[in-house]
Amino acid sequence: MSRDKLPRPTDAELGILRVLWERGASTVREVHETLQDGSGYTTVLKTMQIMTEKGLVMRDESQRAHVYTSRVPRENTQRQLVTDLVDRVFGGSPARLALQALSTKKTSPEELAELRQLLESLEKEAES
Amino acid sequence: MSRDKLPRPTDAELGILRVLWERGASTVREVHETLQDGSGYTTVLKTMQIMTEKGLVMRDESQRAHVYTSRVPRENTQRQLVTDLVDRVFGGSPARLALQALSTKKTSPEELAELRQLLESLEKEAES
DNA sequence: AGGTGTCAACGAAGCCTTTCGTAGATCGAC
DNA sequence: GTCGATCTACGAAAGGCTTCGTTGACACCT
Repeated sequence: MSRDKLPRPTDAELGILRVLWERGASTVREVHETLQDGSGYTTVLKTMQIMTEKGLVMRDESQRAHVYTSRVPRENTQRQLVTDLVDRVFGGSPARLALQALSTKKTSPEELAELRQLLESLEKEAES
Repeated sequence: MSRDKLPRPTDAELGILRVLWERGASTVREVHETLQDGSGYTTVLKTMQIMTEKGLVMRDESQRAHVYTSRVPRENTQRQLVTDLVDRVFGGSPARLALQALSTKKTSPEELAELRQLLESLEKEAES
């Protein structure tokens, strides 16, 4: 059961995961208030219940207001979605995606430095 | 009507778009044969009909076997999906996505060179 | 104890995607 | 012209996502 591969989170699920990643363990009320989209309380509740069934989140029922925690680390989900997009749209080439991403918007000097660092380590690897 | 923003293509639609980008104008039969997923002929047909209604593809009905062409350039769709993912999962930072993408898989020397070139032009820009 | 507010649970509805069976049109071969 | 193959069109079904109304449980306050 726990070996099942997790499904790609839907849009609404991703919104909720982002809140849980940001705030840590939270109640439905807290998530609902943080999400400033127009969705109603019961909608968020229902979605989080479904996410529990799917194994995307964990629920602590010891309090009256159940406390939810993400079971999928942010990094994993990011990796999953990126490789998914790479396969489906960029012919399996992560570099193509990177090029596309970088040419769309502005990037801070700090991030540029990080990129340079990664790029150079990749280049060093390629020489071997 | 033609000014409407195009919706995000679904998974099945993306598969078909990839074939059209690759082969150029194609009939349903050709698309169906190129796609080596298990989907049936009528399934592909129906999806392409829906895509026509949505404005994702164009149809030339002058032949008995209608000829379909993509109306959305590959680049546009890639850009759309990338900015979408950046906003929904990477807090609006394209560089974060790029870093994630590059650290997942191998990248060819040619692509590395391209990346370096882009990176350097971005760095030059940042100095101004 | 009674009233008020908060919460989870349930179920249903609406919509979209994906799938395919069937029917009708068209073409080429015989 | 008829037969068989190919193609589009139509409609419907199944499943998933998202939404929310309603209900019943529980807790706190007076």
